[in-house]
Amino acid sequence: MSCETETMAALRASGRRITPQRMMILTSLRHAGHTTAAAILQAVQTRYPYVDVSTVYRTLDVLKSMRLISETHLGGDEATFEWVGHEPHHHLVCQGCGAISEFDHRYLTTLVDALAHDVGFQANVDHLAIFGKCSACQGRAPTS
Amino acid sequence: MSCETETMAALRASGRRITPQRMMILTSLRHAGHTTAAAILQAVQTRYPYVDVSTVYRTLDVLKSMRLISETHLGGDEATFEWVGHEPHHHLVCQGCGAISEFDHRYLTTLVDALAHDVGFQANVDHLAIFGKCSACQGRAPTS
DNA sequence: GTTGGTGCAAATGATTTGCAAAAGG
DNA sequence: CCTTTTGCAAATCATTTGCACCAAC
Repeated sequence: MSCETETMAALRASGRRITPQRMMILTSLRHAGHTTAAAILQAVQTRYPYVDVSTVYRTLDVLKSMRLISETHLGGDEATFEWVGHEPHHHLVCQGCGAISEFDHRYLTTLVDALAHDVGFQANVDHLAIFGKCSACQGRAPTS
Repeated sequence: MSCETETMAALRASGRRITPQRMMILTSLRHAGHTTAAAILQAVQTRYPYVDVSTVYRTLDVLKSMRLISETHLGGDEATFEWVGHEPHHHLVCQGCGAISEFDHRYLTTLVDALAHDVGFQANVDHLAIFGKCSACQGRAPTS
């Protein structure tokens, strides 16, 4: 609940308005680990059937521009969104079974530092997706 | 020219056929660093106006399944394709100016090894895209 | 000749947008 | 009230697919 309050304050501070739709989308985002626009729509429609996809996308845009959520394309056609927690973490996408696991940000510090030092690039790895094979799928045939 | 010959042999070996369209798409891919389906279409249509987008996509699928090219989604809506060279390399996408630069694979070995060792995940980083800000854009305002 | 490949046109599916009505502050 | 937000419907835009014809081998 406290985070919802914070978000409301942030919304109002940037001249935006607090609407029930936004609250529901917000709650849906906080509740799910990573979601898609369609899933959010469905979740919200459970209690308020009139919300439209466009509202979901527009709200996601707002939250994105406020850096409260992150958007990632995990290979498929639909984007996945996730509430930005305090500890950034990243995704491992298995190309064999489609499973999505997470790994800690500390795995990337070496890379990020090296890029900053050598190339002067400030990597924004809020959410990195790395594709490959999980331990269970490594024996199997590739993309056959 | 030698690579084209190799590719032709590989095509034939997998029971596929060599067509002028495929040759032109192939040449276009070898010529450009990283391209999009639309760019390939346009390039090929310069000399053979009848090719269709669907042919381009179908050929890209074939080449992808033969692991001769890689497909990456660099944030935008259209995918970028690239001929798979001997030395894998990766992309830095600047969220400020949209510039795309490359960085060497060796920056990732630490990460890949750590993931394999700790999580048992076999990372397939043929082509990784990392977003952030290039040195020129770091002073500027974020996503305003 | 077979079989795989092509062009065309139409379908798909996620995301976006124009607009008038409704609601927030 | 004034401005932002919403729902609806229609528009985009990349990518995919069905199908009849054509071309490799």
